[in-house]
Amino acid sequence: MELFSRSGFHAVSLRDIAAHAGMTHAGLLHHFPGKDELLIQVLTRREELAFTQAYDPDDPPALTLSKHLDQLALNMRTPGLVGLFVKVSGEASDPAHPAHDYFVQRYRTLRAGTAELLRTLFAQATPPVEHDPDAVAQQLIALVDGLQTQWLLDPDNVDMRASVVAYLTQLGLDA
Amino acid sequence: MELFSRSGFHAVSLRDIAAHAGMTHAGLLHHFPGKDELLIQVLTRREELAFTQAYDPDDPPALTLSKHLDQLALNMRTPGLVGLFVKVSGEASDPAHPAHDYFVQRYRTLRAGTAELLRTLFAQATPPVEHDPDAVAQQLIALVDGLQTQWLLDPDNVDMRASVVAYLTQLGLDA
DNA sequence: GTCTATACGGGGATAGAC
DNA sequence: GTCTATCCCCGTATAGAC
Repeated sequence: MELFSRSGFHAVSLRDIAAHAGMTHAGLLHHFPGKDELLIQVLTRREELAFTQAYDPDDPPALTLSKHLDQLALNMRTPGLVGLFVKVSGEASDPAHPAHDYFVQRYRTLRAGTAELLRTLFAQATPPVEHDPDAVAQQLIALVDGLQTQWLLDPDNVDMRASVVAYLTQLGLDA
Repeated sequence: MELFSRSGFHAVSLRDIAAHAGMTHAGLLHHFPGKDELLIQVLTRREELAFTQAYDPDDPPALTLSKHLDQLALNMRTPGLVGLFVKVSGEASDPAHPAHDYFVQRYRTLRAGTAELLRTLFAQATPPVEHDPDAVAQQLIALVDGLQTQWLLDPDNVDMRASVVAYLTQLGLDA
């Protein structure tokens, strides 16, 4: 995770990673079938960590939203990892890519969870928001992903949190 | 362009490309200093083509907007190329990447042009739209980029054009 | 100016010894 | 479970033919 985050996927060799773990690259490949699979496991692990830290089913919906916004700010500490997700989710669009199924599933789950959260928030807002939670969920996730791309390239000219809050306000939610 | 679009940047070798052009890889490298630079020139070329086809300074702003929406639909014919842009814009977040400056400049130009278009459209709308054109431009571009990521992974569950139109309608523009 | 031939270092992956 | 040795392909650089 450390090396991929710092330098990206292709810039790091299995020999680098193995050396940091005190092995040769062949030894590393005993534990992982290939570099791609190693990457997927790193990404999966990372997302599980972030999720279990941020999500608590006992939280009220408004707090969950606020925690997700904080997570956005936190991500800005690790541009390497953010870039890795952006890059790999692009690569993974190829159905033959080893991470393809993982990412397809990831976005479906993400959309469903976000839509569920929005449904509650829309109903609780005063006045209630009339938009379709599923459509907004897709837009919201797209907005965050796209902002990350722009922010990675030009950090000083992009304020991800502010832009997302503006979008939510525009919908009629106070974030 | 064809090969990069089909398989992505790293999956294609200079030897592949050269073979398709009826040369050896060394011959190819006579015309391009390296693989990275070849990629940049392909991307630049592609964007110039799309731009000069779609943009006419004599068009009224509403037509320009509509043409851009059509371009979105057109992009859905070449998922490889869309994926390439997504992928490379992620890679290029590294300041050492050969396409870094190109992409930073691309997004600045894109934001400025979009903001300008939105400024006019906002003023002409009935009633006039009160949002900040610069902020909306950033959101709009992010939305399109993010939708592309989701669409690449799961084409059947993402309608890029509809989502963008919904966003514009939300703002108070009829697209 | 255009290209081929060739070589170098490094990458991911595999086979088999310990 | 980890190693060494090896394989083949990659991007790149150079020398030289036409």
